[in-house]
Amino acid sequence: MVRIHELRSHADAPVRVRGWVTHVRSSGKIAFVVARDGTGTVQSVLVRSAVPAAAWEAFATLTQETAIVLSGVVRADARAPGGFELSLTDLAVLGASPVDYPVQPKTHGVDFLMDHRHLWLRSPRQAAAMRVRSEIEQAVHDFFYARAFVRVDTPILTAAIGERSGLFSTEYFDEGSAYLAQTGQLYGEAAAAALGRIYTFGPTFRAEKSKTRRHLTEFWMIEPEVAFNDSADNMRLQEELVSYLVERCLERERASLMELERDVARLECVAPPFPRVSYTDAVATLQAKGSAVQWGDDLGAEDESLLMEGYDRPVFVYNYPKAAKAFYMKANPDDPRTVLCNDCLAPEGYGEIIGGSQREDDYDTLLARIRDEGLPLDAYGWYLDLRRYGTFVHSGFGLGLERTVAYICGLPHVRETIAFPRLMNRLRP
RNA sequence: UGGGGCGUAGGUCAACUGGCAGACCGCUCGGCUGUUAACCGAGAAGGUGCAGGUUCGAAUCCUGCCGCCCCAGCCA
Repeated sequence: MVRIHELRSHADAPVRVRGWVTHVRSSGKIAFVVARDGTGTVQSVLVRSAVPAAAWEAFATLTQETAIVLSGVVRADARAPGGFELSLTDLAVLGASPVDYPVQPKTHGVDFLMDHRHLWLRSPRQAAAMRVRSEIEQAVHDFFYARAFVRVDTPILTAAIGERSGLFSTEYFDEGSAYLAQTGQLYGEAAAAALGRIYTFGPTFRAEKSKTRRHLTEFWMIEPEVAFNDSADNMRLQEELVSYLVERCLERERASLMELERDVARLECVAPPFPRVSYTDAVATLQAKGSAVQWGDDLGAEDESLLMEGYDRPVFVYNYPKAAKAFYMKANPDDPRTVLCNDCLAPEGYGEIIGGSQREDDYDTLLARIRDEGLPLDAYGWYLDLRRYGTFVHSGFGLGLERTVAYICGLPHVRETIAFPRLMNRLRP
């Protein structure tokens, strides 16, 4: 038994392949079966006079997505897609597929496809996106492993803590409400004090009613936290990571990127250093370009796109106004109106793929910030402890996996970057 | 939540100014020894999101509801 991507090394040898039918064509006494096994697709040629009668009869029953086993000889043939095909000596049905398979190799609407997501995944483009996602995930682990980071898994069920945006809640025994985590960062900071350099890799949840191409209610985030890194170190780590992820996909998933019709030239130029633009300079640039943005406003999607004009690689926008950012970000000693943080904006309209910052490490300053924001002090006691016992400069960031996959794949919407996306109006399949 | 758009056959879309609701894909049968989302011939089946209203007559106009898409806000 051979998998399709290995066929090339079995030229002129007899093999057996299992997979699913994608197309069938017949010209009377010669017939073609195109099948997929997850590693690739292969065309098989069935000549009536050269196969058992049972195989020819089995061909007549084949429909899209029938599971089959093909027996034949691998032949190089210029007429075959991919240059290789299978001259069949036998064919058998493993699992029949009724003729009403819904996802045809034709144009369908988004809603129809999402209703059939469990079947849509079998389509070449969807499978290619899943392969790229998997490669990115593996590359994340390899990147951090090579740098002696420790992976830490932070809780998914939490008490109210972290950012203020929408939370999913559930009853939790006698403890009142529990919330699905929307970040592991605060726990990551505790772990960084224990282990030095850590990262988290897990699902996060936002109950916001966001209906855009960049939002899911359940998404995966990679959150490194590094002891003794300042904001500049933090950005260097980010550009190394993003560049590595792009490089790995170009190196090992180029075929999938081609399937997705990604313009790889837009990826090949991604390398450190990424341009760095301060928030204050960004506002000035935007105003010069005609934006109505005022110093102190957060940058909207339109502003981000305007700012990214002319850049071929991701860009850092750093040191945003304190009021626009979270309480835990460290005040900028050179400009107290701002905090030491950065967003990493991807080109081509993909927007923010990373948000990061240096964390406030001064106990009194952090306490004051928690009070200023009106946050419940008792919930943050343990977090403040990190500043009481051996406080340390540290920084980290959150990389949005789906946004990164969308950017690298060139997909129009993050819903195609995860097998079963969760959106406001999409809980099944 | 706000702004814009759209709901017609299993799918993708047509239908003029309100006047007999159609095409293609798919499906069934037949043909073809090199097809590439095959081609050729024949055939069957099937629809105006829901509820009202206007009208001799509504897919088309009006009101309400439901659903979806895009953009914005929030953020990864």
